[in-house]
Amino acid sequence: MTTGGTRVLRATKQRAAVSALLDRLPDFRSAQEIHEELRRSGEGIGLTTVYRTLQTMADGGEVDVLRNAGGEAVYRRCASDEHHHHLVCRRCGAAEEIDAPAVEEWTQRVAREHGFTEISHTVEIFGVCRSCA
Amino acid sequence: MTTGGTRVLRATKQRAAVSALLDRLPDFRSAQEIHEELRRSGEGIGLTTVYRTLQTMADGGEVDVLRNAGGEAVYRRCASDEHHHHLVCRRCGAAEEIDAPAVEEWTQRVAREHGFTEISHTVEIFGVCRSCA
DNA sequence: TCGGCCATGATAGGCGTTTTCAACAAGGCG
DNA sequence: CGCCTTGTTGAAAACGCCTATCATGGCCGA
Repeated sequence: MTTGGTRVLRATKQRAAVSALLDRLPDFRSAQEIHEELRRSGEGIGLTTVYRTLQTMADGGEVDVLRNAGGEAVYRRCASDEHHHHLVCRRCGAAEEIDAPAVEEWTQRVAREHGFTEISHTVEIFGVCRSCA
Repeated sequence: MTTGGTRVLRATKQRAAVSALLDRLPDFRSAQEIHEELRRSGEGIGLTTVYRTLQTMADGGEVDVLRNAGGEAVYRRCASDEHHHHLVCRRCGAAEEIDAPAVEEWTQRVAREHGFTEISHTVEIFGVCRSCA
């Protein structure tokens, strides 16, 4: 049988650079912005690798992904490992993590009442943050 | 000064066809699916026009738009003119309209508490409907 | 140190969507 | 009713985000 264990990820300069940048950024950013930022600061990294790394991190729950108004995927490292939602600035991407147990229960209940299973949900709040206003 | 009034839309066979199809469809569908469906039923209509028509309708609030897991825009004519949310089947796109005054209040309060203005939000529940399960 | 094997990244491709622009048709007017 | 203006159409091309390809390179266990 196959081990099925967690795939071993090799430690590379590129992954470290993406991870370090994410630690520094408080905002949701697109793969392209992250790539650009890394190149600007002198990191030798390809766009493909940025996409791949972010996707791997997202799959592993290390970063949160959501889609901006244009349908583009944006990424952010969140402090909380728990399930949570975001209050996101439409201008700068700054985000606050939001806990809403009541909303969680509500989604479960509504879905069950309608006979839906395998439930997931998206709850994001967008606005303009104090410093952008 | 310019009138700035609502732009007059010309009544065309194509727009009527899209509108009529939307009235018949209970599910969220992509522009491409809608185009395919119209062609199948013999309507002479171009993909460009379908995209344009759906976008115009969406801008005018005549149809609801959301993005499926792949980031693709899907459209649906909703019964309610009021603000509402959706419980959407991941498999077939079937959707129920959901009213949640408590969630509305919650989003407003959370955003205000964090100093955010011009608030909007997305709240959608996804699952697998009874007939797809 | 050596070698297997995963990671990298330039390039090309896929896919949804928008733009372009010439031909067309809705609808006001004479 | 037919002309004329002007919005509409749609095939084709462009666009933007993202993924697949594959030869090269570097991590890491032996």
